[in-house]
Amino acid sequence: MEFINATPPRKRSPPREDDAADLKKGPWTLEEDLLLANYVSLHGEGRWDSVARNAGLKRTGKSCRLRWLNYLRPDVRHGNITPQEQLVILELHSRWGNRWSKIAQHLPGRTDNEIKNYWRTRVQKHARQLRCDVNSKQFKDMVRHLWMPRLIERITFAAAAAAATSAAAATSAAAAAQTSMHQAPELAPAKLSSSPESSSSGEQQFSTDNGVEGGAAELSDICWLEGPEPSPGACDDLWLQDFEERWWSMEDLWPQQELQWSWD
DNA sequence: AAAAGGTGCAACCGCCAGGAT
DNA sequence: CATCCTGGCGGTTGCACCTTT
Repeated sequence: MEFINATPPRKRSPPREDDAADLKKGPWTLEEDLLLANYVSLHGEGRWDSVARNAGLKRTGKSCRLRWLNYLRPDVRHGNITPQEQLVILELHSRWGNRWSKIAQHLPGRTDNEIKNYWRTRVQKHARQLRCDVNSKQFKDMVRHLWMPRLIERITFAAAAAAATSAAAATSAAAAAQTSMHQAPELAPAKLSSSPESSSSGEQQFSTDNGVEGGAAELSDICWLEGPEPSPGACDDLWLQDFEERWWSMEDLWPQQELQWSWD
């Protein structure tokens, strides 16, 4: 997000020794949030140190910046990381490593902090369960050859299911129309096509390699995340919950007898 | 019902780069 | 050119909440 106002020329201000003593730390209160949000909406971001001072906040500029970027910013998204977003994170992390802010640039509304937290709590947890290092080749291979294909499979499946649902709705609408057609045949609707294949137009295509380094989903393929949201229903809460429970466990990713996988 | 342990997330810390003085 | 200040970034921590025992 660009600054709303141009950053004014810097002017050195004398050290403010009295400030450090009563600087506040810890969780932000509602009042502080309101002060900061109101100030930024009126004056823009600018220099965070003066934002903190002028807004009447006993916080450091850094703290204000963080609160705004990670929480108060109007376009920030909270809640579950969708499978599509997970796929982007896995792919971009395999390219750039822990460049959270760079990765976040490709996930509109997500902050580097959120992505970092996701990686540490979810991805690293799976690595621990597999008793391997998250940066090891073995784990990266597992991500590329098992995890990402499964994500793609799930995304595709959900998209098809969503399409089928809307097709079913259309079919029942057609049936209703046919019922009324008996009374008014001139109102017969156009023939409906509900083949699942036809629903794939506009569907996002991903690809993963099968052993060739660097052959995973191309960035150009996944940049659609920067555009409109995926169709509703494809990743709604219930579906996500189901996905998390059924597909993200290592027991599912791995055949049970291979849980004690030897990486040799 | 309560204690212990685990998890997720918001916020802080320390380092660094870049610009102003 | 040296020093200082600020913001950006990745790593880490503290705590509330949830789950398990």
